[in-house]
Amino acid sequence: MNTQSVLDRLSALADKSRFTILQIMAKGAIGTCCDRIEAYENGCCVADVVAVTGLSQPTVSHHLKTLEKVGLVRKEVRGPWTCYFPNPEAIDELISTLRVELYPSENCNEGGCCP
Amino acid sequence: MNTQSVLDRLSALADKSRFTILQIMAKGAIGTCCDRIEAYENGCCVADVVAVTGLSQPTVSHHLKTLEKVGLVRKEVRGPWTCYFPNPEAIDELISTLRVELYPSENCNEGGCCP
DNA sequence: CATCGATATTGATGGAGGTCGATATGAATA
DNA sequence: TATTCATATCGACCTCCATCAATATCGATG
Repeated sequence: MNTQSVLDRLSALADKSRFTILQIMAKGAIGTCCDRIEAYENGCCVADVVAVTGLSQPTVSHHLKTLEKVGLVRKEVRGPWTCYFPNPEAIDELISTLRVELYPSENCNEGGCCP
Repeated sequence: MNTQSVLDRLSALADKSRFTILQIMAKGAIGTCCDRIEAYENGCCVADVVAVTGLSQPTVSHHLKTLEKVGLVRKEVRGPWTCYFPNPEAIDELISTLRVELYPSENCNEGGCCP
């Protein structure tokens, strides 16, 4: 992942509403009103998120679009509903990059062995 | 970590300037102007960050304060300089929490075994 | 095609925060 | 104590974005 993608993904996660959406998706804590999502899919439709969060429908659509744009969720139209599903690979990628970019490396040059 | 702490840490990371600061700290890429930081410490003083990023000194102080407030860096006054050091534990904590909170769990109730 | 439910888009608003110049604070030294 | 260097704080500006009401779009169904 390039730095900009990491920043975009972090920004997407740093919002309370969007973080909550991903949390309830991950927990499968939504009894979806859409009859085309199986429980094991961990998915939800827009109305589900509206019900759980209390946010307005436009706001929820906006957040889901943001999450999709950065790859944290996947979008799929099923009949009259637009269904959203978590994307675990995006979390993995982000975590890996954070480790590589931000984890302090032992500085091997303490003794001045390298130029 | 509670949710708010996670959000605070994510917000701190989601800014380009602050992410860059942590990156260069982690890489030990700063030849610090402060003579009281050893290379293996991965630390830097405010003026170092100003030189590398081109940001104003007040802005850099502000960002470092933000990073310290959320635990991502540690602050230490050494003589006339204020030195900052990365805190790897904070990265670990964040990553662990992200995994627990956002990684989709297999929904065990597909067969309806649980009420 | 007309209608209806579900979602997306538009436009407007308010608040949060990144940035800088000016200034204050603080530590070391003469 | 006076001075100097390094950093912190203050005040202001400006941009970005979360949010909502209103409206448009879209899929299904009659």
